[in-house]
Amino acid sequence: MESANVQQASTRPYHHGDLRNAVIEAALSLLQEKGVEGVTLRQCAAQAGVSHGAPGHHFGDLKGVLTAIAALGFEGQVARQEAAMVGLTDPAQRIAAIGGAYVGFAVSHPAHFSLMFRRDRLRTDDPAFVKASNRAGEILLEETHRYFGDRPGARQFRDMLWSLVHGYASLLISGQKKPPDDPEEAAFQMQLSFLRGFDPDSLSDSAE
Amino acid sequence: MESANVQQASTRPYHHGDLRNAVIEAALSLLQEKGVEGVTLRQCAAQAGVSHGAPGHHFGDLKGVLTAIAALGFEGQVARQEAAMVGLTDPAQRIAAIGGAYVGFAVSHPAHFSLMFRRDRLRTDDPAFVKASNRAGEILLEETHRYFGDRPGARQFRDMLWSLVHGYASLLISGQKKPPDDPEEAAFQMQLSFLRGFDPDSLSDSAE
DNA sequence: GCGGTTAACTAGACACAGTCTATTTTACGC
DNA sequence: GCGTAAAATAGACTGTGTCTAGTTAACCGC
Repeated sequence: MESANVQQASTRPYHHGDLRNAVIEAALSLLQEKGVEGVTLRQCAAQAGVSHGAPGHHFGDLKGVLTAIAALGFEGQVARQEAAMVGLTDPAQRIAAIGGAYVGFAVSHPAHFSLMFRRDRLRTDDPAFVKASNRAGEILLEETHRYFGDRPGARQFRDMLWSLVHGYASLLISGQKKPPDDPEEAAFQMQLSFLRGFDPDSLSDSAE
Repeated sequence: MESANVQQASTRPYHHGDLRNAVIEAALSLLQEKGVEGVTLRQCAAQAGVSHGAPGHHFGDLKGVLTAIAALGFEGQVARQEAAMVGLTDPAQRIAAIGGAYVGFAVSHPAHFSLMFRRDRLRTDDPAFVKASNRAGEILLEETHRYFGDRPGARQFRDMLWSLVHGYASLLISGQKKPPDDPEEAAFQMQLSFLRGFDPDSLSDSAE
């Protein structure tokens, strides 16, 4: 009964070979199954078939692992946003698509999305994390300029769009608001409503 | 040296008398000092001067403690919102004041605010929690009706206002957006901009 | 191919966490 | 005063992050 696992002792090599990625995959799977609290160094190690201390050598500590998968989260979100914009030329539609993808990602990967903004669990000065996280903010800013032009208040306008969609995603995930049938579509429509109803000139002269 | 603490053994009564509140106070202080992860049953017990198991008898487990202080958070937020509206009669100003207070609370009690939406750490079906959390959503809805009337889309309009301000607060707290000098005032102005620029009729016929 | 250097990994220990249990102390109603 | 129930204690158990010393193997210059 104790040798049921073929990988045990005899065949398992001392060096894993690609432990870094194995730990990341384990962490992602744990994150999805059990939430952020379920991601532990020891569980990652067990799932990768190594000793409990091994992951520490690649990531320093738990924060290192969480930061790595948080950065992957931003990359996945960006990819989803770019995919959602394919074929759309109307600036308003493109912004709405970004918003839809933002919420779509959040709702389909709630634990991952939450982690990305959990400052206390991340090493927020990690270069890879900073890069991925900045890129996420830039996309929307680019599209805002395309829609809004370069007038003063563009950044503030971006922040409103961003806040709107981030807040919507957060409220859905935290259970504060009951989710509609198609959250991505709902977010898309919400962003469109905002763009349609909002007068950009009401903003131009107000302060940052 | 070991009897430096006067409260030790001799004078400290076996029964605390008001342990429930003492634990809550300890939890609040730990929350503010060290964040959510710093709130532990054992630390609360130590700060209240009781044995490590005592808090469990009043709250069941850690989730019980966190849920209790999360409910207090909602109450504090509501109180702040009501205070911010005092003397304001213009519906738009009142809504903007709520938004300002929402962000003001979040920025001055970031850990507390975050906890209030941390589903995994709370017992979200706790009656006191549900009541406090619902009340927070109602205030804005009431003021939305005052401003917006009873036309269809009022709820959706409320959700936009709520998302906007919740997202803004969340992005500030998570460090995703650098905070302005006066976040409360900035949020107030943002809500005003939204109300000034947004055409409610662009919403009336769209689906929930 | 061979030896030395270095990275990868193991295994054990430690402190601290939550939670469960049996036990002791105290308050309160009768 | 007595008995019951509530409040608090103390200890044990598991699981966690992290540190350490030691083991294994891969790689590189020769």
